[in-house]
Amino acid sequence: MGKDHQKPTDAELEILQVLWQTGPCSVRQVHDTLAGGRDVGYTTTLKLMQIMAEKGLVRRNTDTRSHIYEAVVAEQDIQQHLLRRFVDTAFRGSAMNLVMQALGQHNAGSEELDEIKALIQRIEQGGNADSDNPPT
Amino acid sequence: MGKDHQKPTDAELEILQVLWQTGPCSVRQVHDTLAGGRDVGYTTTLKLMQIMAEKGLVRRNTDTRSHIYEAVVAEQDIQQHLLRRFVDTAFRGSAMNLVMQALGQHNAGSEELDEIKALIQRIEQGGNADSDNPPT
DNA sequence: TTGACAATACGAAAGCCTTCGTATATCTTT
DNA sequence: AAAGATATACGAAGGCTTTCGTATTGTCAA
Repeated sequence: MGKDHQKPTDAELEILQVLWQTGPCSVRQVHDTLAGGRDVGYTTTLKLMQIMAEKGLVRRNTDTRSHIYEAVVAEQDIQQHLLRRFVDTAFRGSAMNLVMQALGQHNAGSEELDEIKALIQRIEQGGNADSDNPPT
Repeated sequence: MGKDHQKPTDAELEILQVLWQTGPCSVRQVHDTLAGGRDVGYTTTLKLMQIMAEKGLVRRNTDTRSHIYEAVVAEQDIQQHLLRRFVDTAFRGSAMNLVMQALGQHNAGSEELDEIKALIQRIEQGGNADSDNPPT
């Protein structure tokens, strides 16, 4: 029932990446991390994160002076959601097509290929075996 | 330099899907196809396709009264482009991660899985046939 | 020819995302 | 306590996408 998922925008996703990677942190930290690659004002990052708080994408603790933000949604959940959407719009719903292209485009190492083979085996056997979450 | 690839917007992508699927056709055809699921005015579709022509996403033949549009870019090219972008923004560049999630989320038929296995085999054996992809 | 219909061209509004400037409050250091 | 640095709040501008209304032009049949 929790219809939380809204589609984060590109800028929001960038911020979420930082929060996911480094855990809860201040606007300053997020901004400094981002400012390495981009060139954007501090208040821009601040504003975005405020909006994200309004949207419910992040939660913030306002006890301390510099508020501490943390992602509300799990990275995998967002990825699932975006992936589904992406498959629909760009691949006409064919996830398999996407997988094939992704495999072809990316030169995967043998370990990664092994992982995939293992996953395929699990799917073939158990029908739906997602018992444990394979690490990223 | 051919910097053809711009990222098509969502609406543009929908139109491209029609063009890819049915081949060159008129605005009317595209609109009727789209109007099945959406609810949008004819001139909206027209305008979008005109803009797409300006951007170089589609080409049009104006000899006949109702212009005939056709996609300039190949579906696979756009998919590649979008996929790359998507992997970067949503999966931090890890195509393998995306593949795993896509496989897990979609319950694939055995034939599809076989296809993937075949592709993996080809990759494993042939090493990297097309490895002219310099990483960024 | 004229009336009805269909197609294109074009301007402009509405909505969303991103960006920043500025005002205000709080902390720190001397 | 005062100055300077740092934080948040907030409004508003600029861009881009999507949408549509309206004008104009072309087509076909009676």
